[in-house]
Amino acid sequence: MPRWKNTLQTNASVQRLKREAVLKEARRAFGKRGYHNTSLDDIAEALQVSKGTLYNYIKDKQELLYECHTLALDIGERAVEFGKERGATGGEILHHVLMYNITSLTEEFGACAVLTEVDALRPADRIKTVKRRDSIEKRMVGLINDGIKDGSIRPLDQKIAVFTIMGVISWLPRWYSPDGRLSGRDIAAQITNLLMPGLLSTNTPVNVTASGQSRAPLVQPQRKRIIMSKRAS
Amino acid sequence: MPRWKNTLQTNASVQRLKREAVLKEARRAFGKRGYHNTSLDDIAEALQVSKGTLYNYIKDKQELLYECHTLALDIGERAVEFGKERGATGGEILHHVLMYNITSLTEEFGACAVLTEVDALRPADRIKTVKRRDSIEKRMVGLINDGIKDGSIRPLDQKIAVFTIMGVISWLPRWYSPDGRLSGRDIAAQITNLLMPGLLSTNTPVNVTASGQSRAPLVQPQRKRIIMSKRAS
DNA sequence: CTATAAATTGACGATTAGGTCAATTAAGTG
DNA sequence: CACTTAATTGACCTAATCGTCAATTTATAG
Repeated sequence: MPRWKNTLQTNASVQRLKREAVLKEARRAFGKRGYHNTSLDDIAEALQVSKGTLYNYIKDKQELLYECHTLALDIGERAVEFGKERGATGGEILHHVLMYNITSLTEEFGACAVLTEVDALRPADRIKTVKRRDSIEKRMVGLINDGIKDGSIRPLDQKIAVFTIMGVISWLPRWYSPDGRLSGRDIAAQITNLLMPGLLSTNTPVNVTASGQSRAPLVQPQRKRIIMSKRAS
Repeated sequence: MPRWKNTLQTNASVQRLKREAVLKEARRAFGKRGYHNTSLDDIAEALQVSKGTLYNYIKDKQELLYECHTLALDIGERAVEFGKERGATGGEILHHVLMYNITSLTEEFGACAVLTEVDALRPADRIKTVKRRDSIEKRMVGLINDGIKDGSIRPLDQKIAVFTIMGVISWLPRWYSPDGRLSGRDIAAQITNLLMPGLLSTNTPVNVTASGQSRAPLVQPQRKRIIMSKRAS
Protein backbone atom coordinates (compact mmCIF):
# COMPACT_ATOMS: atom_id res chain seq x y z
CA MET A 1 0.00 0.00 0.00
CA PRO A 2 2.18 2.78 -1.23
CA ARG A 3 -0.66 5.22 -0.92
CA TRP A 4 -1.23 4.57 2.73
CA LYS A 5 2.43 4.69 3.43
CA ASN A 6 2.74 7.90 1.50
CA THR A 7 -0.10 9.52 3.37
CA LEU A 8 1.28 8.62 6.72
CA GLN A 9 4.63 10.00 5.80
CA THR A 10 3.06 13.22 4.66
CA ASN A 11 1.12 13.59 7.87
CA ALA A 12 4.15 12.91 9.94
CA SER A 13 6.00 15.48 7.91
CA VAL A 14 3.29 18.09 8.38
CA GLN A 15 3.33 17.35 12.08
CA ARG A 16 7.03 17.96 12.19
CA LEU A 17 6.74 21.19 10.26
CA LYS A 18 4.01 22.46 12.52
CA ARG A 19 5.97 21.58 15.57
CA GLU A 20 8.95 23.36 14.06
CA ALA A 21 6.79 26.43 13.44
CA VAL A 22 5.80 26.45 17.09
CA LEU A 23 9.42 26.10 18.19
CA LYS A 24 10.49 28.85 15.86
CA GLU A 25 7.92 31.29 17.16
CA ALA A 26 8.90 30.36 20.68
CA ARG A 27 12.54 31.06 19.91
CA ARG A 28 11.66 34.39 18.40
CA ALA A 29 9.40 35.45 21.25
CA PHE A 30 11.59 34.12 24.07
CA GLY A 31 14.63 35.69 22.50
CA LYS A 32 12.97 39.05 22.13
CA ARG A 33 10.92 39.37 25.28
CA GLY A 34 12.08 36.55 27.50
CA TYR A 35 10.55 33.26 28.57
CA HIS A 36 8.36 34.50 31.38
CA ASN A 37 7.23 37.54 29.46
CA THR A 38 5.85 35.31 26.74
CA SER A 39 2.62 33.46 27.38
CA LEU A 40 1.50 30.46 25.39
CA ASP A 41 -1.44 32.56 24.29
CA ASP A 42 1.05 34.97 22.75
CA ILE A 43 2.68 32.17 20.79
CA ALA A 44 -0.67 30.73 19.79
CA GLU A 45 -1.90 34.11 18.64
CA ALA A 46 1.21 34.70 16.55
CA LEU A 47 0.49 31.41 14.80
CA GLN A 48 -3.23 32.17 14.45
CA VAL A 49 -4.14 29.20 16.55
CA SER A 50 -5.67 28.56 19.93
CA LYS A 51 -3.53 27.62 22.87
CA GLY A 52 -4.88 24.10 23.06
CA THR A 53 -3.59 23.36 19.57
CA LEU A 54 -0.03 23.94 20.72
CA TYR A 55 -0.32 20.94 22.99
CA ASN A 56 -0.62 18.66 19.99
CA TYR A 57 2.95 19.53 19.14
CA ILE A 58 4.58 20.12 22.48
CA LYS A 59 4.30 18.61 25.91
CA ASP A 60 4.42 21.84 27.85
CA LYS A 61 5.97 25.30 27.93
CA GLN A 62 9.14 24.06 29.52
CA GLU A 63 9.73 21.80 26.56
CA LEU A 64 9.77 24.90 24.37
CA LEU A 65 12.43 26.46 26.52
CA TYR A 66 14.40 23.25 26.55
CA GLU A 67 14.33 23.07 22.76
CA CYS A 68 15.58 26.64 22.60
CA HIS A 69 18.50 25.78 24.80
CA THR A 70 19.16 22.60 22.90
CA LEU A 71 19.39 24.46 19.62
CA ALA A 72 21.61 27.16 21.10
CA LEU A 73 23.90 24.52 22.53
CA ASP A 74 23.91 22.58 19.26
CA ILE A 75 25.02 25.72 17.48
CA GLY A 76 27.66 26.35 20.10
CA GLU A 77 29.08 22.86 19.75
CA ARG A 78 28.94 22.94 15.98
CA ALA A 79 30.70 26.29 16.07
CA VAL A 80 33.60 24.87 18.06
CA GLU A 81 33.88 21.87 15.75
CA PHE A 82 33.66 24.09 12.71
CA GLY A 83 36.37 26.34 14.07
CA LYS A 84 38.69 23.47 14.81
CA GLU A 85 38.29 22.17 11.27
CA ARG A 86 39.05 25.53 9.71
CA GLY A 87 41.56 27.19 11.97
CA ALA A 88 45.11 26.29 12.89
CA THR A 89 45.98 28.55 15.80
CA GLY A 90 43.77 29.28 18.76
CA GLY A 91 43.15 32.76 17.41
CA GLU A 92 42.06 31.50 14.02
CA ILE A 93 39.80 28.90 15.53
CA LEU A 94 38.18 31.47 17.77
CA HIS A 95 37.58 33.72 14.81
CA HIS A 96 35.72 30.96 13.01
CA VAL A 97 33.81 30.03 16.12
CA LEU A 98 32.52 33.56 16.52
CA MET A 99 31.58 33.91 12.88
CA TYR A 100 29.78 30.60 12.79
CA ASN A 101 27.97 31.13 16.04
CA ILE A 102 26.69 34.61 15.36
CA THR A 103 25.80 33.88 11.77
CA SER A 104 23.84 30.81 12.79
CA LEU A 105 21.96 32.61 15.51
CA THR A 106 20.93 35.45 13.26
CA GLU A 107 20.29 33.75 9.92
CA GLU A 108 18.56 30.84 11.56
CA PHE A 109 16.37 33.52 12.96
CA GLY A 110 15.27 33.56 16.49
CA ALA A 111 17.60 30.97 17.79
CA CYS A 112 17.39 31.60 21.47
CA ALA A 113 20.79 32.67 22.64
CA VAL A 114 22.92 31.59 25.49
CA LEU A 115 21.06 30.11 28.32
CA THR A 116 18.98 32.62 30.09
CA GLU A 117 16.24 31.24 32.25
CA VAL A 118 17.90 27.92 32.97
CA ASP A 119 16.16 28.08 36.32
CA ALA A 120 12.82 27.69 34.61
CA LEU A 121 13.77 24.30 33.17
CA ARG A 122 12.66 21.14 34.89
CA PRO A 123 15.44 19.66 36.99
CA ALA A 124 16.43 16.82 34.67
CA ASP A 125 16.62 19.16 31.68
CA ARG A 126 18.42 21.78 33.67
CA ILE A 127 21.15 19.36 34.67
CA LYS A 128 21.71 18.24 31.09
CA THR A 129 21.63 21.79 29.83
CA VAL A 130 23.98 23.23 32.39
CA LYS A 131 26.35 20.32 31.81
CA ARG A 132 26.45 21.00 28.10
CA ARG A 133 26.83 24.74 28.65
CA ASP A 134 29.71 24.21 31.04
CA SER A 135 31.30 21.86 28.55
CA ILE A 136 31.11 24.48 25.80
CA GLU A 137 32.46 27.16 28.09
CA LYS A 138 35.34 24.92 29.04
CA ARG A 139 36.11 24.20 25.40
CA MET A 140 36.08 27.94 24.74
CA VAL A 141 38.44 28.53 27.65
CA GLY A 142 40.58 25.73 26.25
CA LEU A 143 40.65 27.37 22.83
CA ILE A 144 41.83 30.63 24.31
CA ASN A 145 44.40 28.77 26.36
CA ASP A 146 45.66 27.05 23.25
CA GLY A 147 45.86 30.40 21.54
CA ILE A 148 47.88 31.87 24.36
CA LYS A 149 50.24 28.92 24.21
CA ASP A 150 50.72 29.07 20.44
CA GLY A 151 51.18 32.81 20.65
CA SER A 152 48.14 33.79 18.62
CA ILE A 153 46.17 35.11 21.58
CA ARG A 154 47.58 37.51 24.11
CA PRO A 155 47.67 36.51 27.76
CA LEU A 156 44.37 37.60 29.20
CA ASP A 157 41.90 36.14 31.63
CA GLN A 158 40.32 33.29 29.73
CA LYS A 159 37.14 33.15 31.76
CA ILE A 160 36.48 36.85 31.49
CA ALA A 161 37.02 36.59 27.76
CA VAL A 162 34.50 33.78 27.48
CA PHE A 163 31.95 35.63 29.59
CA THR A 164 32.44 38.67 27.41
CA ILE A 165 31.81 36.66 24.27
CA MET A 166 28.82 34.93 25.82
CA GLY A 167 27.38 38.28 26.81
CA VAL A 168 27.57 39.62 23.31
CA ILE A 169 25.91 36.51 21.93
CA SER A 170 23.24 36.36 24.59
CA TRP A 171 22.22 39.91 23.79
CA LEU A 172 21.81 39.29 20.07
CA PRO A 173 18.21 38.12 20.03
CA ARG A 174 17.15 41.22 21.93
CA TRP A 175 17.98 43.60 19.14
CA TYR A 176 18.44 41.57 15.99
CA SER A 177 15.77 41.83 13.34
CA PRO A 178 15.86 39.90 10.07
CA ASP A 179 14.45 42.99 8.39
CA GLY A 180 17.30 45.09 9.67
CA ARG A 181 19.92 47.05 7.83
CA LEU A 182 22.59 44.36 7.99
CA SER A 183 22.49 40.68 7.16
CA GLY A 184 23.28 38.15 9.83
CA ARG A 185 26.59 37.47 8.20
CA ASP A 186 27.51 41.13 8.17
CA ILE A 187 26.58 41.44 11.81
CA ALA A 188 28.72 38.42 12.57
CA ALA A 189 31.61 39.99 10.71
CA GLN A 190 31.21 43.31 12.50
CA ILE A 191 31.10 41.75 15.93
CA THR A 192 33.90 39.31 15.20
CA ASN A 193 36.10 42.10 13.91
CA LEU A 194 35.26 44.14 16.96
CA LEU A 195 36.17 41.38 19.40
CA MET A 196 39.15 39.71 17.75
CA PRO A 197 41.71 42.53 17.98
CA GLY A 198 41.36 42.49 21.74
CA LEU A 199 41.98 38.79 21.79
CA LEU A 200 44.80 38.47 19.29
CA SER A 201 48.37 39.05 20.27
CA THR A 202 49.37 40.63 16.97
CA ASN A 203 48.30 43.99 18.25
CA THR A 204 50.09 46.22 20.69
CA PRO A 205 49.85 44.61 24.08
CA VAL A 206 47.55 46.26 26.55
CA ASN A 207 47.99 46.10 30.27
CA VAL A 208 45.71 43.52 31.75
CA THR A 209 45.64 44.67 35.35
CA ALA A 210 43.52 47.42 36.77
CA SER A 211 46.50 49.33 38.10
CA GLY A 212 46.80 52.73 36.59
CA GLN A 213 43.35 52.61 35.11
CA SER A 214 40.94 55.45 35.53
CA ARG A 215 39.75 55.72 39.07
CA ALA A 216 36.06 56.26 38.92
CA PRO A 217 34.50 58.03 41.91
CA LEU A 218 32.17 55.20 42.63
CA VAL A 219 29.18 55.20 44.84
CA GLN A 220 30.29 53.51 48.02
CA PRO A 221 28.68 50.14 48.48
CA GLN A 222 26.85 49.96 51.80
CA ARG A 223 28.37 47.20 53.86
CA LYS A 224 26.26 47.74 56.95
CA ARG A 225 23.87 44.86 57.40
CA ILE A 226 20.38 46.02 58.09
CA ILE A 227 18.31 43.89 60.40
CA MET A 228 14.89 43.88 58.91
CA SER A 229 13.04 42.20 61.72
CA LYS A 230 13.73 41.14 65.27
CA ARG A 231 11.30 38.30 65.12
CA ALA A 232 12.37 34.88 64.10
CA SER A 233 10.81 33.49 61.03
CA MET B 1 11.86 69.50 70.92
CA PRO B 2 15.22 68.31 69.68
CA ARG B 3 14.58 64.86 70.96
CA TRP B 4 11.46 64.36 68.97
CA LYS B 5 13.05 65.74 65.89
CA ASN B 6 16.06 63.53 66.40
CA THR B 7 13.93 60.46 66.82
CA LEU B 8 11.99 61.13 63.70
CA GLN B 9 15.13 61.64 61.72
CA THR B 10 16.56 58.38 63.01
CA ASN B 11 13.43 56.49 62.11
CA ALA B 12 13.36 58.02 58.69
CA SER B 13 16.95 57.00 58.24
CA VAL B 14 16.29 53.43 59.30
CA GLN B 15 13.38 53.35 56.93
CA ARG B 16 15.60 54.48 54.11
CA LEU B 17 18.24 51.89 54.95
CA LYS B 18 15.70 49.11 55.09
CA ARG B 19 14.24 50.16 51.79
CA GLU B 20 17.72 50.23 50.35
CA ALA B 21 18.33 46.72 51.67
CA VAL B 22 15.21 45.53 49.88
CA LEU B 23 16.25 47.23 46.67
CA LYS B 24 19.72 45.77 46.90
CA GLU B 25 18.48 42.25 47.35
CA ALA B 26 16.09 42.79 44.47
CA ARG B 27 18.94 43.95 42.24
CA ARG B 28 20.99 40.96 43.21
CA ALA B 29 18.22 38.45 42.68
CA PHE B 30 16.82 40.03 39.51
CA GLY B 31 20.30 40.31 38.09
CA LYS B 32 21.13 36.72 38.83
CA ARG B 33 17.91 34.89 38.09
CA GLY B 34 15.70 37.42 36.36
CA TYR B 35 12.65 39.38 37.39
CA HIS B 36 10.00 36.77 36.80
CA ASN B 37 12.11 34.01 38.29
CA THR B 38 12.29 35.90 41.55
CA SER B 39 9.24 35.95 43.80
CA LEU B 40 8.73 38.47 46.54
CA ASP B 41 8.84 35.54 48.94
CA ASP B 42 12.36 34.85 47.72
CA ILE B 43 13.42 38.40 48.44
CA ALA B 44 11.66 38.38 51.79
CA GLU B 45 13.31 35.10 52.74
CA ALA B 46 16.75 36.39 51.83
CA LEU B 47 16.15 39.29 54.19
CA GLN B 48 14.69 37.05 56.91
CA VAL B 49 11.39 38.78 56.74
CA SER B 50 7.87 37.97 55.67
CA LYS B 51 6.57 39.17 52.35
CA GLY B 52 4.11 41.58 53.91
CA THR B 53 6.94 43.51 55.50
CA LEU B 54 8.33 44.38 52.10
CA TYR B 55 5.23 46.40 51.41
CA ASN B 56 6.19 48.84 54.11
CA TYR B 57 9.12 49.86 51.98
CA ILE B 58 7.91 49.41 48.44
CA LYS B 59 4.68 49.92 46.64
CA ASP B 60 4.78 46.78 44.58
CA LYS B 61 7.10 44.44 42.72
CA GLN B 62 7.17 46.60 39.64
CA GLU B 63 8.59 49.43 41.69
CA LEU B 64 11.55 47.19 42.51
CA LEU B 65 12.16 46.56 38.84
CA TYR B 66 11.80 50.23 38.07
CA GLU B 67 14.36 51.12 40.71
CA CYS B 68 16.75 48.58 39.19
CA HIS B 69 16.41 50.18 35.81
CA THR B 70 16.70 53.64 37.27
CA LEU B 71 19.98 52.78 38.94
CA ALA B 72 21.35 51.09 35.83
CA LEU B 73 20.42 54.14 33.78
CA ASP B 74 21.90 56.48 36.38
CA ILE B 75 25.16 54.60 36.16
CA GLY B 76 25.03 54.70 32.39
CA GLU B 77 24.51 58.45 32.33
CA ARG B 78 27.13 59.08 34.97
CA ALA B 79 29.53 56.92 32.99
CA VAL B 80 29.09 59.06 29.89
CA GLU B 81 29.53 62.27 31.86
CA PHE B 82 32.56 60.84 33.66
CA GLY B 83 34.10 59.81 30.37
CA LYS B 84 33.58 63.20 28.81
CA GLU B 85 35.27 64.88 31.75
CA ARG B 86 38.28 62.62 31.63
CA GLY B 87 38.83 61.82 27.97
CA ALA B 88 39.73 64.01 25.02
CA THR B 89 39.18 61.84 21.97
CA GLY B 90 36.19 59.62 21.37
CA GLY B 91 38.35 56.59 22.01
CA GLU B 92 39.58 57.88 25.35
CA ILE B 93 36.11 58.84 26.43
CA LEU B 94 34.78 55.42 25.52
CA HIS B 95 37.54 53.78 27.51
CA HIS B 96 36.55 55.73 30.62
CA VAL B 97 32.87 55.06 30.02
CA LEU B 98 33.46 51.32 29.93
CA MET B 99 35.67 51.34 33.01
CA TYR B 100 33.26 53.44 35.00
CA ASN B 101 30.20 51.51 33.96
CA ILE B 102 31.53 48.04 34.62
CA THR B 103 33.24 49.00 37.84
CA SER B 104 30.07 50.60 39.15
CA LEU B 105 27.90 47.64 38.24
CA THR B 106 30.18 45.16 39.93
CA GLU B 107 31.42 47.02 42.99
CA GLU B 108 28.04 48.47 43.70
CA PHE B 109 27.02 44.88 43.76
CA GLY B 110 23.91 43.66 42.12
CA ALA B 111 23.16 46.67 40.09
CA CYS B 112 20.72 45.28 37.61
CA ALA B 113 22.25 45.60 34.19
CA VAL B 114 20.91 46.92 30.97
CA LEU B 115 17.25 46.83 30.66
CA THR B 116 15.98 43.36 30.46
CA GLU B 117 12.35 42.89 31.29
CA VAL B 118 11.28 46.37 30.27
CA ASP B 119 8.04 44.78 29.21
CA ALA B 120 7.23 43.99 32.81
CA LEU B 121 7.26 47.66 33.80
CA ARG B 122 4.04 49.56 34.06
CA PRO B 123 3.39 51.67 30.95
CA ALA B 124 4.33 55.05 32.40
CA ASP B 125 7.58 53.72 33.82
CA ARG B 126 8.33 51.82 30.66
CA ILE B 127 8.04 54.93 28.54
CA LYS B 128 10.39 56.90 30.79
CA THR B 129 12.83 54.01 30.99
CA VAL B 130 12.95 53.30 27.29
CA LYS B 131 13.37 56.99 26.61
CA ARG B 132 16.38 57.20 28.89
CA ARG B 133 17.84 54.00 27.50
CA ASP B 134 17.50 55.26 23.95
CA SER B 135 19.10 58.51 25.00
CA ILE B 136 22.10 56.71 26.46
CA GLU B 137 22.42 54.51 23.41
CA LYS B 138 22.35 57.59 21.20
CA ARG B 139 25.02 59.27 23.28
CA MET B 140 27.14 56.14 22.99
CA VAL B 141 26.66 56.09 19.23
CA GLY B 142 27.57 59.76 19.24
CA LEU B 143 30.74 59.06 21.19
CA ILE B 144 31.81 56.46 18.68
CA ASN B 145 30.95 58.81 15.86
CA ASP B 146 33.09 61.51 17.44
CA GLY B 147 35.89 59.01 17.78
CA ILE B 148 35.68 58.07 14.13
CA LYS B 149 35.77 61.74 13.17
CA ASP B 150 38.75 62.57 15.40
CA GLY B 151 40.53 59.47 14.17
CA SER B 152 40.71 57.67 17.47
CA ILE B 153 38.14 55.05 16.57
CA ARG B 154 38.22 53.08 13.37
CA PRO B 155 35.25 53.24 11.03
CA LEU B 156 32.92 50.52 12.15
CA ASP B 157 29.20 50.21 12.52
CA GLN B 158 28.38 52.39 15.52
CA LYS B 159 25.13 50.66 16.39
CA ILE B 160 26.62 47.21 16.29
CA ALA B 161 29.42 48.43 18.49
CA VAL B 162 26.96 49.80 21.03
CA PHE B 163 24.89 46.63 21.01
CA THR B 164 28.05 44.65 21.55
CA ILE B 165 29.02 46.76 24.53
CA MET B 166 25.50 46.60 25.93
CA GLY B 167 25.49 42.84 25.58
CA VAL B 168 28.67 42.47 27.58
CA ILE B 169 27.34 44.72 30.30
CA SER B 170 23.92 43.12 30.41
CA TRP B 171 25.50 39.73 30.93
CA LEU B 172 27.61 40.84 33.89
CA PRO B 173 25.13 40.24 36.70
CA ARG B 174 24.57 36.69 35.53
CA TRP B 175 28.06 35.55 36.33
CA TYR B 176 29.63 38.16 38.57
CA SER B 177 30.13 37.27 42.20
CA PRO B 178 31.61 39.64 44.76
CA ASP B 179 33.40 36.67 46.28
CA GLY B 180 35.00 35.84 42.96
CA ARG B 181 38.64 35.68 41.99
CA LEU B 182 38.79 39.18 40.55
CA SER B 183 37.68 42.51 41.92
CA GLY B 184 35.10 44.53 40.08
CA ARG B 185 37.77 46.96 38.99
CA ASP B 186 39.94 44.17 37.62
CA ILE B 187 37.00 42.75 35.73
CA ALA B 188 36.30 46.19 34.32
CA ALA B 189 39.92 46.49 33.24
CA GLN B 190 39.93 43.06 31.62
CA ILE B 191 36.75 43.67 29.67
CA THR B 192 37.72 47.19 28.70
CA ASN B 193 41.10 46.02 27.47
CA LEU B 194 39.40 43.25 25.56
CA LEU B 195 36.96 45.56 23.83
CA MET B 196 39.02 48.68 23.18
CA PRO B 197 41.53 47.31 20.67
CA GLY B 198 38.69 46.42 18.33
CA LEU B 199 37.32 49.91 18.63
CA LEU B 200 40.49 51.96 18.42
CA SER B 201 42.03 52.86 15.11
CA THR B 202 45.63 52.59 16.30
CA ASN B 203 45.64 48.92 15.43
CA THR B 204 45.89 47.36 12.04
CA PRO B 205 42.61 47.92 10.27
CA VAL B 206 40.36 44.92 9.89
CA ASN B 207 37.93 44.51 7.06
CA VAL B 208 34.48 45.42 8.19
CA THR B 209 32.42 43.64 5.56
CA ALA B 210 31.48 40.02 5.53
CA SER B 211 33.12 39.41 2.17
CA GLY B 212 35.87 36.92 2.36
CA GLN B 213 34.92 35.79 5.81
CA SER B 214 34.58 32.15 6.63
CA ARG B 215 31.58 30.63 4.98
CA ALA B 216 29.88 28.57 7.58
CA PRO B 217 27.70 25.72 6.27
CA LEU B 218 24.64 27.01 7.98
CA VAL B 219 21.43 25.23 8.58
CA GLN B 220 19.07 26.56 5.96
CA PRO B 221 16.32 28.67 7.50
CA GLN B 222 12.91 27.33 6.59
CA ARG B 223 11.03 30.02 4.74
CA LYS B 224 7.92 27.97 4.04
CA ARG B 225 5.01 29.32 6.00
CA ILE B 226 3.11 26.62 7.80
CA ILE B 227 -0.63 27.08 8.12
CA MET B 228 -1.44 25.89 11.58
CA SER B 229 -5.20 25.92 11.30
CA LYS B 230 -7.82 26.41 8.62
CA ARG B 231 -10.33 27.80 11.03
CA ALA B 232 -10.61 31.47 11.67
CA SER B 233 -9.85 32.65 15.14
C1' DC C 1 4.95 51.25 83.85
C1' DT C 2 1.30 52.49 80.75
C1' DA C 3 -0.20 54.16 76.45
C1' DT C 4 0.44 55.30 71.86
C1' DA C 5 2.55 54.62 67.47
C1' DA C 6 5.13 51.84 64.32
C1' DA C 7 6.54 47.52 62.42
C1' DT C 8 5.66 42.81 61.37
C1' DT C 9 3.14 38.81 60.41
C1' DG C 10 0.35 34.92 58.51
C1' DA C 11 -3.75 34.04 56.60
C1' DC C 12 -6.56 35.34 52.84
C1' DG C 13 -8.52 37.17 48.27
C1' DA C 14 -7.68 37.99 43.47
C1' DT C 15 -5.41 37.61 39.23
C1' DT C 16 -2.78 35.49 35.82
C1' DA C 17 -1.29 31.98 33.01
C1' DG C 18 -0.20 26.94 32.42
C1' DG C 19 -2.46 22.83 31.34
C1' DT C 20 -6.83 19.58 30.43
C1' DC C 21 -10.72 17.82 27.93
C1' DA C 22 -15.23 16.86 25.81
C1' DA C 23 -17.28 18.63 21.84
C1' DT C 24 -16.73 20.23 17.19
C1' DT C 25 -14.72 20.62 12.77
C1' DA C 26 -11.72 19.08 9.13
C1' DA C 27 -9.20 15.48 6.66
C1' DG C 28 -8.61 11.07 4.88
C1' DT C 29 -10.55 6.40 3.16
C1' DG C 30 -13.22 3.06 0.63
C1' DC D 1 -21.41 9.65 0.29
C1' DA D 2 -20.65 7.38 4.71
C1' DC D 3 -17.37 6.58 8.10
C1' DT D 4 -13.15 6.63 10.60
C1' DT D 5 -9.39 9.25 12.19
C1' DA D 6 -6.96 13.39 13.22
C1' DA D 7 -6.86 18.27 14.42
C1' DT D 8 -8.75 22.19 16.65
C1' DT D 9 -11.26 24.76 19.90
C1' DG D 10 -13.05 27.25 24.01
C1' DA D 11 -14.53 26.49 28.35
C1' DC D 12 -12.74 24.97 32.51
C1' DC D 13 -9.52 23.60 36.29
C1' DT D 14 -5.55 24.58 39.01
C1' DA D 15 -1.14 26.23 40.78
C1' DA D 16 1.63 30.07 41.74
C1' DT D 17 2.13 34.46 43.46
C1' DC D 18 1.08 39.35 43.86
C1' DG D 19 -0.94 42.25 47.00
C1' DT D 20 -4.13 43.18 51.33
C1' DC D 21 -5.30 43.45 56.14
C1' DA D 22 -6.71 42.65 60.88
C1' DA D 23 -4.23 40.93 64.61
C1' DT D 24 0.06 40.75 67.05
C1' DT D 25 4.49 42.15 68.45
C1' DT D 26 7.96 45.65 69.18
C1' DA D 27 9.57 50.31 69.85
C1' DT D 28 8.88 54.93 71.69
C1' DA D 29 6.98 58.61 74.86
C1' DG D 30 5.64 60.61 79.08
